[in-house]
Amino acid sequence: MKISNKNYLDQLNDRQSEAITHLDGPCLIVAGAGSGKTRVLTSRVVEIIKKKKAWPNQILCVTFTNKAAREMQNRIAGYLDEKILSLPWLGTFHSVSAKLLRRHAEAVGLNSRFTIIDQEDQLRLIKNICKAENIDVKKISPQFVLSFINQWKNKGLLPKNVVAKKIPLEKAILNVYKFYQERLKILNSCDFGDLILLCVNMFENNSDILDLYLNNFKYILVDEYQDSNFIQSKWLNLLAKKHNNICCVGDDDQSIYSWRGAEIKNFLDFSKIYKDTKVIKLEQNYRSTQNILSAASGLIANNNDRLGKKLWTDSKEGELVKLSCYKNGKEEAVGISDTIEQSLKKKYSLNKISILVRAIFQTREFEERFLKIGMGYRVIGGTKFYERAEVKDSLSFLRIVYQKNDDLAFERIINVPKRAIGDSTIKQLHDWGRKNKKSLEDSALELIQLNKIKPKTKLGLVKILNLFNKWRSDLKEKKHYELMEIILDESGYSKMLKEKKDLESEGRLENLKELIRGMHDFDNLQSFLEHVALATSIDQDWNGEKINLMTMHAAKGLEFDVVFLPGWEEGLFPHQKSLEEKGDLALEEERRLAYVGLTRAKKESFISFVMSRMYRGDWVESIASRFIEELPEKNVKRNELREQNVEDFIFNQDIDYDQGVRSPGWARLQKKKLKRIK
DNA sequence: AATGCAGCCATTTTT
DNA sequence: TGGCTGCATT
Repeated sequence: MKISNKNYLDQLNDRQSEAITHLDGPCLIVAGAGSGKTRVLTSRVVEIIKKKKAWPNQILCVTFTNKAAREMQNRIAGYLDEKILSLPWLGTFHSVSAKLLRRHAEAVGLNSRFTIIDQEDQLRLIKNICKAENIDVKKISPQFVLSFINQWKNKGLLPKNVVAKKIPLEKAILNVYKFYQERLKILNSCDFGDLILLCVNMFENNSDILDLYLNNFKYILVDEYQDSNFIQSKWLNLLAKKHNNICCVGDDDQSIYSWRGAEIKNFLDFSKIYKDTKVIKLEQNYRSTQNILSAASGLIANNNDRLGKKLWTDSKEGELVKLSCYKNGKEEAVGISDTIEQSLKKKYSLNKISILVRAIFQTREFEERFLKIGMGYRVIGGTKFYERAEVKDSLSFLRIVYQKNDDLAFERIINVPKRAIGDSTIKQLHDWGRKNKKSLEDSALELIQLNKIKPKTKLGLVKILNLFNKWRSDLKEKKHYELMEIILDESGYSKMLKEKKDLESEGRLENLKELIRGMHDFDNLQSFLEHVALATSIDQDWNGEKINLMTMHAAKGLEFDVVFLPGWEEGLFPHQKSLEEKGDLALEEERRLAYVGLTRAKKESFISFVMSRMYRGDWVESIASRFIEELPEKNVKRNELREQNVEDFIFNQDIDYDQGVRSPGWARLQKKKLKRIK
């Protein structure tokens, strides 16, 4: 959608116009699903620039996802009709923070070439620490430690700020956290949480740096504010202090990331923190039909904890929301694919049809079905391109070449392909590095010098270390994508894959070609590595007629003509595990997720559930999700209840939700689990 | 050090 | 169900 230069302010409704008129001072925009939120946000930016209230580089514009950032960038450029124009400070919290940190890395004890590590690397680092500290990973799982560390970081707590409870467990975890942070510094690396946290610390401890940006950022705009966590809001508050021109957009009903530390409180308390906040509610929905909107509104009305909006629409009633019950997951996939084949295909482009699931593993059944009948599909999310083993391996070579303290990269590829460097040697390096506060590469060099490595291993090690140095000098003369080819060749990595000669290895080689192709889009190694670290997924190809498969989380911000919502069963949706962890709070979040899913649909939506589902190799009997009963009856059409008595079986069971009893099958699964633990 | 097998565990969502 | 870890063998 491109709106021409002249009338970008036209066609705005009164509320939207108000949001664009009121540029100065704090402003909170409560924007319901499909109410033109992005439109308003981007128009605001254009207004600021057109009215010469600030230069493009004086506007800070933060989003939650890369996708959203890109979208905004494109729209703004479109409105201004200047393709060259870009906002240097438009990006995700993480990318903007990374940019700030690289400029002032020394202020936080890093070198500006620092590596940004992902969750996998985080976990490896924690595992290494546990090993070194003789922590029994069966008692304290690294996963568990990681979740603590990330939560602490979301709350802005470095080890010294954590007040450990008396529970020994928490003390032990805190201890790991301390080592973890220490080690990160030595590795010249930081994790996602650090990007924000270190930025805040930098501002707090260096008023000169803060002043620089306080003066520069005249206007601040924030998208999806309901998803921000404590430290992110602190980050914003610091930067907004001087000009006080901060505008946050969000929707409390679409807050679905509390498990990642998002605090809806930030959004609800905005007016308390900023005096004289202008609050604007966008309640007209431009996306969905009357029926879909009413169904979604009826559902979300079951939540207590909300600001309360009344979404309305001018559009037609449209089709009823269709509800189906299937025998099992396979039947569900067949039923849905049949529906698409028999009727929807004629009316809609496959690109505009989407299947939204609660958990990513649910896509499998659909993939199998679509492969069988030869229907095109794409999975959005799931294992991402940059997370594939071969891609991560290749990137690790680049990382260690670029930043020699990157132990995690070092460890990943030091023995790939095999170079006679086994576990015991790596342990030797670790121990040395830990004792002397050195990186693995430096440790290796020192140990070789001291002749403490076995001859055969030494041979392999020296060879690869020399290669590292050779590649480092190559980097000075050659393009980064040329270097990648050289590395894959000289390291023997390509050869290793070629010799395997199976279908999988062929695919891997293809992926590496794709990787090199992708590298051409970047000016240098630094910007490529930054992209890889923060973007994680390569741009989806939206070419070709394909059905979209993704989780409801991944669908936030998207819209489709037709949306299928399978798997509405107790235990799966709402998900048992989330309810176990947080009870009613989680239930409300699950309900918001349902709301997000349903409001993605413009024209038609199909909800379904099954009577039994294959889960972890077991058949579990299920009952319909409580959310189904919460849908207003007048907006729903029940069809295809394929077996007799299904209705009685599914709907009329007396369930005491408070007791935690859900689907009988899921309860049994739970029992089985408990038995095994005993 | 490399390979192969058996048993174990988990699966919600992601910048 | 399948991916991963740890252990035993070569």
